[in-house]
Amino acid sequence: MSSQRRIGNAEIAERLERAADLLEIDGANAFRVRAYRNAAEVVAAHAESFAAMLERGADLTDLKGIGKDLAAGITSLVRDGALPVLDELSERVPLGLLDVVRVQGVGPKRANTLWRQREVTGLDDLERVARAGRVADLPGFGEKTQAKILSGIEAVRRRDGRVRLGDADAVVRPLLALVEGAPGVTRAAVAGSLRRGRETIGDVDLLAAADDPAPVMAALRDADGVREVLGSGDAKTSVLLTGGLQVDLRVVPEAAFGAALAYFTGSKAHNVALRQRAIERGFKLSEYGLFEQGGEEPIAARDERDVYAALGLPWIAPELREDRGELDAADAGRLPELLTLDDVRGDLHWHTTWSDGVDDVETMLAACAARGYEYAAITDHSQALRMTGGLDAAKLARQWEALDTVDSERGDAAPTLLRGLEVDILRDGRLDLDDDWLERLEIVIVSVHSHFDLAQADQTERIVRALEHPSVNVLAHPTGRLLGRRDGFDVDLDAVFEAAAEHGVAIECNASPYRLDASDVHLMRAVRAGCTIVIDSDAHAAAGLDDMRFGVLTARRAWLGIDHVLNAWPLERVRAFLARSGP
DNA sequence: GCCGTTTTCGGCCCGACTGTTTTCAGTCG
Repeated sequence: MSSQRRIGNAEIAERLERAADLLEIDGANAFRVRAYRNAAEVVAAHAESFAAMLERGADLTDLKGIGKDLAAGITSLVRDGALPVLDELSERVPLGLLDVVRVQGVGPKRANTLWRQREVTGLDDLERVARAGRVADLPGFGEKTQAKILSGIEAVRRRDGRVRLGDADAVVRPLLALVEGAPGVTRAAVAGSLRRGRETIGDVDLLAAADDPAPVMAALRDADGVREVLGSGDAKTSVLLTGGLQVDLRVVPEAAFGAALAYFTGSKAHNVALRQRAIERGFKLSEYGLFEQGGEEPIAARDERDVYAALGLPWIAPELREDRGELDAADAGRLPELLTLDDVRGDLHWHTTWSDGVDDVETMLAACAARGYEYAAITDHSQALRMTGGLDAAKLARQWEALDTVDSERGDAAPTLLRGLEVDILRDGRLDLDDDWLERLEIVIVSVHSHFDLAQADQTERIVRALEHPSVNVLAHPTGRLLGRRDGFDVDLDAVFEAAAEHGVAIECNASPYRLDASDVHLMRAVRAGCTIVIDSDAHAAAGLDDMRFGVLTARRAWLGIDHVLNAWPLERVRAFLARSGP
């Protein structure tokens, strides 16, 4: 293996996206821009890493959306770390304009005008020029636009972009209830990326069915927590909440609810593909329904299922709607049977007061029982994590004595308690517990909590070495990322997944909304490498067990079903896996 | 820049809202 660092798909996609932004600001052909954006999505969503594909000599142009030029660009990015078109653009177009187009009301065209006519090269320039009143007199601008830009600059500076799935979910529940309860509303739903279960949400999309949109729109405009009304008409209202989250509400007639729900659930790429399919069949698809060309009355509109059916497809679960092959799979009758929350039989990673949890074992077990679990694993931290009160051998022995008492008092009550530990992977790949204890534990989770900044080759070697230990069962949060706070450490995940598959180690989908690690795309890669997946709440309190649903959403986005997921199996099969007695 | 059961040119998804405009461009999703 080459010692050079391998660039990840996410990073390739980010560069392509940046190239698209700069091309657009530069005034390039719109379809060329789209080609770059499209390619970025293809790369980000692709299960195998492009670095690995090139190593095995794959032809990138086999992928739809990647032609000769983009294949050459990506190859250069992987081999030399440089995307020539991006380097060339970066010399010509000020990079600060990438921030300027994030301001509400400023797109590429206006950014270009600001740049050419006012020498704006970043947010600070823009603010200065706008404050001096020299934006309003530009062609196509005006007083209102200038004021909007000034407040938009503040918003960009304040807002760090996307909101975690769990946070958006918490905010939207009361708003949905409000919309559902508004006068004349017959149906309401969450749409957009929140419905698709994406790990972070850019803004919240709500949909309501009502004959008279006015009262619903008013209800949202007047809702608690609304800081600013960005726009409001008969079909759509957009508001900004305190905290910076934008909420868009669409109101449609009941008869068009399904078409609108499909449309506003997206993803954009899925919609484009769906609309393309409609065109091929002589139809036109919009948020108002599926129409014959020139037709007035929709063929299908009331329910999502009707729209898909009229296009010759079964209903596609929202989590799959990312244009990652779901239309082809649906067309061929090969959509996956997706995992559901009800399929989850146990939670194999949670903490107690023995380390950094806030609830004791009995409370956690009762909470697991309340969720109908068959089995559950106590997995406190090992000693290396001093601040968590992690367990060394002596403390583990004391814990087991306590667990003996717990077990004898519980008898055969569900869930069955498995004794485990979340053992730190030390800097050199050794484990933070002696072999005697590792052998006795029923489940050994290993994870990285230190030395995040190792070079990729060292980090990879360290983790692979840990997976080679014969007692290890699960690799927890394999990239160590914290959404919105910390990128994952630099590791060759393909090598890690390969080792995990070889040694019978499951890859965790950590369901905490702060982590969601492995991510949907990484889970796809792990499964492709032959890994078993385990979805864990990593709860540090009883209520945290409910995070399991975010993990299930993520797993569904990775097309996973019961057979892929360890903790959707009966206990005996789980025990066989943990014994590493065979594939 | 990509793509092709109309295949090497000429297309490339659709609509709402706003503000600047007298009929529409730009932005957004």
